[in-house]
This record gives sequence, structure tokens and C-alpha cells, in this order.
Amino acid sequence: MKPRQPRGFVDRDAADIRATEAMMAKIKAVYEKYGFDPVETPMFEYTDALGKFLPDTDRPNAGVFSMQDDDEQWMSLRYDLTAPLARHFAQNINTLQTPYRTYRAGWVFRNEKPGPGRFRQFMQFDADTVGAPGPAADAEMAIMMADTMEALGLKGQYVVRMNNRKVLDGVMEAIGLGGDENAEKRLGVLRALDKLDKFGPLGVRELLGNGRMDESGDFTTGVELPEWQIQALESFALADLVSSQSAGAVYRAAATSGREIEDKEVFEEKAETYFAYMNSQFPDLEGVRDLSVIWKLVKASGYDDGRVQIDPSVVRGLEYYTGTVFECELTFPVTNEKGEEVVFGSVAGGGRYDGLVKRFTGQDVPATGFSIGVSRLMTALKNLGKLDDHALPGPVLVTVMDRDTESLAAYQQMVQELRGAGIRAEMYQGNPKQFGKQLQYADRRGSPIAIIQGSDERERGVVQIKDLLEGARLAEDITDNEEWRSARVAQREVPVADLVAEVRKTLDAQNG
RNA sequence: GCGGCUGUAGCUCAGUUGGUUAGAGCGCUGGAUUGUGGAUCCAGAGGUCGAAGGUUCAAAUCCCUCCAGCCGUACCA
Repeated sequence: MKPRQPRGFVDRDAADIRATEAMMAKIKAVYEKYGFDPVETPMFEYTDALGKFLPDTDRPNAGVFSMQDDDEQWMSLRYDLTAPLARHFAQNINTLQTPYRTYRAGWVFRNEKPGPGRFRQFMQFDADTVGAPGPAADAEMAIMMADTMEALGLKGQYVVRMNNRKVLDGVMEAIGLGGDENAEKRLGVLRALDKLDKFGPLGVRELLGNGRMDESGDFTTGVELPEWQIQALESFALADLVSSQSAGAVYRAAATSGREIEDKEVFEEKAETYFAYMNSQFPDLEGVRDLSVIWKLVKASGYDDGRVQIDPSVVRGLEYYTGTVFECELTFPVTNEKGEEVVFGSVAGGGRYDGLVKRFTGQDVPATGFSIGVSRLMTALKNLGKLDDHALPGPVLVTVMDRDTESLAAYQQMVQELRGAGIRAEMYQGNPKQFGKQLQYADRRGSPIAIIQGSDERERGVVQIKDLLEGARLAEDITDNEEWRSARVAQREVPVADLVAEVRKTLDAQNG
């Protein structure tokens, strides 16, 4: 049998796990500082509690992993952390204090094609405020998202872009795309606008019009809008993109040159232009007022320097967001293992989902939140070499020279003393027959020190402490193996009683 | 789902117009060295050439189907 794993699922090694834990600790610290508390829900939910993603007859396995329980009820692995939170809140609505502010991290599962940084099991880290109707709660989310990125060391390398779905809906209605008969077109428009950062204004124009051919020759059908509607949408969203791109360029240039951004005016002007345009072209449009409140709070927090921006092209998912939407995107190119630049997309996203709890309770419960794609973000950071995945130092290795029980007990005692002193240590558990293998093992594990005691040392009550790091440096000057072996480099003999103290001294010297 | 590219040793790859026993480097195992890592030298293991079918005297090589991986695209909660 060939050992293999389902595609889109990966094993994680020590470096991965440590890097993830380090990331999550930083994210958690930000959320807690903002006053959020942890909560946890199970990985399985009844399928109907998750939303409309029932296993359907056309593509029974599309989207979610589902199975039937003993009593034939459908259950599914969660595909995000928002739907389970809505269920949890609805179930405990009478006892939970609102606004209910929580965070939670966990694995989620999606049965779809994996891509760069995209897996079928991946980690998300969410924060939500349930029972908060005002735009201030949305603003807080966007600012916290920005703070989190900075805590991860990404200052100047991300942008949080905000929008409001009601604005998009209003604009479309104003240009004659309202009504049930245009539902299909509206969907197409939203999808096209969502591609703005990916394909640019021209690509979006193609998608709004006759369709677009991708680089493999595959063709995407367009919305087939008449020219005047395309122009109206462009002046709303695409024209603004031009300034958005130049603003982004200014921000990036400032970030790479390391200087603080002095001209917030760029972004101030961009926002003012946007609000002036909206108020003149689409007066009293629902959502614009919310966005302007949010923008004021963003300004008050000092994130109006390009880190948080208003961007009318942000769409996000079409499923449950009802108002404010926002997403976070990295501003540096991401490469894959082969060093090829790869389309990456957003690493975090969120928004307002006022209808999600109502599904269960029938009463209106406004809520807002966001999700960070931890696995995705980590892929980006890994390929960028920005991951602090410095492994723990290897363990001090107590080598096994003699295999009689009494000697083994002596080695065991040494290793236990070292551990008792808080020093990472292990006794060689492989086949001790060839002593050279033990040092090779220590070398490859990154052990800083090897402890050696043969019968003559034992008789004299001493041990050899071998500094492997120093030895490796000295080895460079030795070309003859005979000499290398007999030199016993970087090695000193100390009384057994001083073992812990001497090991500590050597470790300190190595780190100093 | 659609399109393109790629599948040869654990890894990275070579393999001539189809030609005899499919190779290299790295890695791995053992030895030179039964009490010392690195370097060096010697030896060895490891392959249904992604899978099945077809053409041929002869297929890693040509054809067909399938599978897998990567990239793009669609969908994306």
C-alpha cells in the first residue's frame, strides 16, 4: 500500500506547528486587548444549522463534507466559524450578555479544489460582535484587523478595504438594474466588480460586457450590459480604482522606503471624493451614511493613512453579508515553492451579517465580525521568509556507551537531572552499537551538547561534555579524519556532580 | 466544473529518428573507523518509467482512455 493523503490535506511538521502557534498567540493577544473572550464550538454541526449548503443531488460532495448520523440526520464539517457562532448564540440567546464579543480559532473544511495556500482543511481565527447594530462595531472590526496584521509584523504590507453592500445594491438600482428580473445581472455585476484587483479595470469591463478570455484560453461569459450602464458602473467603481491604485502605490513606496506616511491627504482626498461623488450622483443611498461614520472612526484611530481604505469594488461573499463588508489583502507579491509569482487574494475578510441569527430565533440580531485565514496567511509569510519558525534548540544528548543496566541507570539519572534543571535533554534511544551514529544523530538534530561517559570515566566519577557547535566550527580546519577523530575537539572532562552546572555554562556561552 | 502544462529511484532531473541490461547528482544503508559529528574513499540497497489498453519484430519514447500534481479560470460561505 502506498502511503498517501487526500489532496488538499497536509501534514504539519514541527516548524509549521510552532510558527502557527506563534502567529495565533499574536492574533489572540490583539483580540483580547480589544475585549473579546474565547468560545469554542464543535467541528460537526447539523447541516441545516450551517446554512443552505445541503448536499444536493447535482453535486452531492460540492462545498461541504457531509455524512449521515445514525438517525439519518445530515451533519457536516463546518466550513467557517461564523455559521456555528450564529447557532451558538441563538441557542443561548437568553443567557448571553449582549453585545456578545467573542473570538475563536479552529479548523474548517471545504470540499473544493485546493490552490496555492488553499487547503481543504485550514485554520481560521475569527472575532465577532453579536448584538451590535451600529457602524461603530464595523469600524472596530476593520481597525482590529489592521492591528492584527501589524502585530504579525506586516506593517506597510497590507490594506484593509471597506465597502457596503447596500451601496452597491443602490447604485445598481439607480442605473436600472433593480427588480427581480435583473437579479441574475446584479449577481454578475457583483462578481465582475469583485475581480477588480485581479484583472484590473479592463478585465472588469470585459466581464461586464461581452466576456473575458483567460490566459489558458478559457472563456468567461460576460454580463452583456449596454455601454451606458458599464460606463455608469465604471464612474462609480472603476474610476475610483485609478485613484485607489495610485494611493496604494504611494503607500507601498512609503512602506518600502521605511518612512512614515506624511501625506494622509492622498487618502483623505480619495475618501472625500468618494463621498462627494456618491452624494451628488446617488443622494440618500443606504449604506453611504454608515460608511462615512466608519471612515470618521477610522480617522480618529489614525488608520486613515492608507491602511484602511474605502473601496467601492469590495464585494465579498454573496451569501450572508447584509451591509458593511471588508477584506484584507497583502500588498507584496507571493511566490510558490518554485518561486513563481502566484495570484493570492485576500487573507482575511468580514462584514455585517444581520440575518444569520434570525434564521434560528426569528428576531433581529445584528452582528458583525471577521475571519483571518491563518493557514493562508502563513503560506504567504512562509514563502516570503517572514515566518519566525526558529525551531527550539535541539536537546542535549546523553550518549550511551555501555549497555549494561547499571550504566543505563547512570545515563538516565544524568538526563533526568538536566531535565530537572529545565534543560531540554534526551538519552540516545537508538541502537547504541555504533557510537559514531549517536554523535551523527545529535549533529543532525541540532543538539548543542553531547554528554559522554564510558567505563573509565565512570570509574573516575567524571563525564565528557562535548560542545557540538564549537566542534563544528573547529572541524573546518581539519581535513584528515584520523586527526579529527583523535582530537576530540571542543570536549572537556568535568566531575559528574558538576554536570548540570557545566552544561548550563556551555549553553550560556553558546548563546552569549 | 472548464482549459493548459507536467508525471522516470526518497529528492532534483537526464534518457538520441522507437533499439538490446533505464542512468546521474544528492540523499539513504554498510565499510575503511567495535570510544567521537565534518571531509575523503570503497561497496550496497532502492524503479511495475503514474495506471490500463493499442500500434510495432521492438515502447520510458508513438496513439487512446483514465488517474495524479501544478498553473490559470469558474465557484468561494
